[in-house]
Amino acid sequence: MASSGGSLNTSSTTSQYPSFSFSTSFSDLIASSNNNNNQDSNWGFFAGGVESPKLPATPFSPSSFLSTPTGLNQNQFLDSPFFPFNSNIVPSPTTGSFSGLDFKDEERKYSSFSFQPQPRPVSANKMEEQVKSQPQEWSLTKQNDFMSEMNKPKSETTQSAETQYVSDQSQAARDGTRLEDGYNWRKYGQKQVKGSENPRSYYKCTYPNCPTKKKVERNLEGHITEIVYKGSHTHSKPQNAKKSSSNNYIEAPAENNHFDSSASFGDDDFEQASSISKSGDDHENEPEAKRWKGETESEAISGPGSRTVREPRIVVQTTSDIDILDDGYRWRKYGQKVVKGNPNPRSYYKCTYVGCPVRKHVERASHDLRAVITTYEGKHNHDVPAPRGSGSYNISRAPTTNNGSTNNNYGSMAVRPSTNYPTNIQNTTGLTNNGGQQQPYTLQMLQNSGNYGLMEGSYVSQNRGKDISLSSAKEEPEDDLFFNSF
DNA sequence: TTAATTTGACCCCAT
DNA sequence: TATGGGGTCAAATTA
Repeated sequence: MASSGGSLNTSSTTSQYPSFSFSTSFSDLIASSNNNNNQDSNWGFFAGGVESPKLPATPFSPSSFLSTPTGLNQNQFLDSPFFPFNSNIVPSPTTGSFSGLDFKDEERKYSSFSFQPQPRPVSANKMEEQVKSQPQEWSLTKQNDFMSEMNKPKSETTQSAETQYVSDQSQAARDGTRLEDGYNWRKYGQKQVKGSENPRSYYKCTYPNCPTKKKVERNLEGHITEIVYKGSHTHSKPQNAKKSSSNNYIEAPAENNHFDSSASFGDDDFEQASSISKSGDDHENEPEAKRWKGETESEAISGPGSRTVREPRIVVQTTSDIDILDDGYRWRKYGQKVVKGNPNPRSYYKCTYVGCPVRKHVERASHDLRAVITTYEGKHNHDVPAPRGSGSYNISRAPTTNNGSTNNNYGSMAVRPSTNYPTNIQNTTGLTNNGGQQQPYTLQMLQNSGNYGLMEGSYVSQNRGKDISLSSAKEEPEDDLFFNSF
């Protein structure tokens, strides 16, 4: 179903692949992230739509903002394929250096988010090459697509409400064989999904035994409107993938794939989580359709009805199964910092409900400026609070369930091209409201299980952000410590 | 001739 | 239990 400004895409597939709208400008985000006094959570990037060229106008300089994270030297950081070389956040062209923030606290507190550095010398060119060739598991298009999108006239980018995003796809992308993510894909199906006039194409990675799939939705003009990835590649990226052919792949041990990319969020991060999960589980052999389509993790691990401790496993599932819409909860911002692998600041929030342990952090994906990554930790032990007014707090939630498709706690991500509508819609994903059936999750469990709620689109309305951001920080000493560590 | 794509039918899960 | 719909298969078609 069409979504107009301020409403979510509520097509029949919304519950699985919700669409999001963006609200505030990216400059707002940057302003917010660059000013701790601004407690707002002005997530959302494109005021007035994608065409807004505000992005390059980031008010901070790389030298004052970025740092080389602990455990990641500058070269490694520069080598990160997700380093936003084509944003304004760039290292010095002569030194490539960044001044420092301290990441020790971050790493200590969120150790599971650590990244494997890549001890290789790197040049800016190489870095760019890597970014261009890096599998973009968690992004729909690459930044160059995005930038070209940004430069488009508004008339091109804000078309129908049905098509929230029109990407400037290359011809290679349009032919479907190589959608600019560096991998080779074979189309194995196409469907017209209900509620959308856009056909959806199904692709499989052509590498032998690679379980990775993706589905691509295009509008009537052939422009990609949505890409959803599933699974993680068990191989390295083909070096010269011009046409779908397994011959183009460079044989490499699958495990190398977890480490041959430097600090990054996105697929590498999830693959690392996946590598953990592999040791204790063998779910990669289970039918893919289940995980793709919505098998709950608890069912996958322990069988239907079981809600025992979940084993982490490889699930680089995107979007589907996740209660990805706005979570409706109230959050207090308690920190913000830049973490390695992503020069974009990560805001940290805590659920304001008394005794609720849930936290989340939100960051803009470094490799896809349109994507916002929200990571949840913990489960709410309370119901969704009543909305504060119906205006900007317009919650469009997927039905919260205590079971089934929305109860996935493993890595998931909504990956979708940016939407064009200035809207106040808040989009969240991750843990679902589990009502009173919360299990005693520990942070470690959640992290190990890849309990990432990922999303795209803007996040956290400005109003709500203001509501929650100034609440007492004394309630949470550790929050203070964490916050002070910034 | 071969490989990739298309497309209708079927399977299976969620409701 | 029935039904709808998304995902997949596989034969036909196309490049």
